[in-house]
Amino acid sequence: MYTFGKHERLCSKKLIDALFLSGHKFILFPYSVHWMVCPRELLPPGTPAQVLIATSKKKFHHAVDRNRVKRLTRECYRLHKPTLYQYLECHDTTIVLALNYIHNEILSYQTLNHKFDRLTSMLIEAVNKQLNPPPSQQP
RNA sequence: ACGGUAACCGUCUCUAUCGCUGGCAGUGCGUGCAAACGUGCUGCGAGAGGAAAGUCCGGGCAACUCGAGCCACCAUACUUCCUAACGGGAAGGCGGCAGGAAGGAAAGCGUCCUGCCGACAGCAAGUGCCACAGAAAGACAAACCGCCUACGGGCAAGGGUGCAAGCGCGAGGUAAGAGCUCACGACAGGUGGCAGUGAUGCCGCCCGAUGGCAAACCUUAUGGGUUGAAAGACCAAAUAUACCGGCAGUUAAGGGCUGGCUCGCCCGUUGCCGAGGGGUAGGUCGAUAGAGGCCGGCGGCGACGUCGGCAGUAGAUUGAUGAUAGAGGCUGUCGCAUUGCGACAGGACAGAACCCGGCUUACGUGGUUGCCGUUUUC
RNA sequence: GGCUCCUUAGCUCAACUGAAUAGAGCAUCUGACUACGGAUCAGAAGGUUGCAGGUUUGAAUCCUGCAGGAGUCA
Repeated sequence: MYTFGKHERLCSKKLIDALFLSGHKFILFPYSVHWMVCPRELLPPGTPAQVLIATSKKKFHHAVDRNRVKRLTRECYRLHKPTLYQYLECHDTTIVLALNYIHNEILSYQTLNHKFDRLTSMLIEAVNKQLNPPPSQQP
């Protein structure tokens, strides 16, 4: 359940290009989140979501700091993943998303873990709005 | 004992839960005749550094290029050795700095010893530069003050300028002076002897264009083909498709079989099917056993070499080592109290990406050794 | 992973081949002019030449090592 294997990471160059070209985006400090609904057949079977985690070389000059941020992010995503997967499987949909760390200092694990509670709920809300548009949006 | 400095060595340990990347074993599923491959699960065991960094040098490896020589460009620069190679290292020479010892009336004044440092070839191959100041900044020199004078001039001793003014000191010499001459000494060049593999050192003779700058142009000697794993090799979906074959359609364009017409055949053209080359996404290899590490013997002052033995899968590719909790050890502060206990805090610099040998830079703490200083005891 | 270049006053740039006081425009400050402001005129202040060493009598300049910032190669 709380695993994070290779098939759950976004590696396809074409999907990455498509995500940043035509995906949706919102910011929840310290992350900027790109996400996009993706056809099921493009992802490996049994995988409701693929994620990409990135950090800017301009914000963190040293590789050890970039690795630290990505490891903390990965750990948080791993622990919050079941909530997201449960929602996606209920609605029979698949997404790809990118988590880009935009702060320029390293936050503690506890802080990031707290942020991920809100990040997950915001993401589910955004996907929900995309799948079931509110009636006011449709004339 | 403490502190400083230089060099070298090490880079906290253990346990539990969840998770990541390889490996091995078992097992389920799929493909396949099978071997095997892919994928899921379970178990076992492995998983960052002394700098992995900067990319400053040198190699391996790979592709491309290449008849030879010269020039240009770049790099290096005391000697000998080590090494696959090096701009790296070892030992030595020379020079500088610091300290000590004996000497000396005294002065780094020479000698000896110790430690540290040195981009340390050539300015006596040529060219160039040396601001301001100064008479003059490198030349068969030059006269501002000054010295001498027979009033034509002569003079580099003294003053002054400056980072730097034609070697130092004494004597002779002279109108006054001058390496002009001589003795002693310093420096550079040539030459001979001795010691050393050599740099070089010591001793003698000859000579004297006796300032500095080559991290100024340059000269000499040696080396350098270019590009770097995003190198390179292989497999290869979908879509489009060169070329080839088959079937069907069409004379609505065309050509040939004839000088003309008709029919037929062939080429062509269109569509479908098959086969197929290049090649994209993607994947595999390159790619982790290496000029490797540890221990011991032998050779060498040493870098290092050699012989024997031992142990050992890091290998990702949007890029694996993390999170949480506990215990121990280390350092600092405080308290109790005395060399123990308790509390609190801290734990650096930093993350492999084809692989090695160096260099440089960053860095908390612990240990070892050399040298120096302070204090105490003998 | 490889390669190339840059760093000078608050900003934009000079200073050629080393020479001592590092210069110009804009901006800032002071004064003049004006009823006041702008414009104009006169003057002033402002620099560890990215940092640390070295060569040299002397370094923004030459050399070495760092730091920061750009660009480039699929």
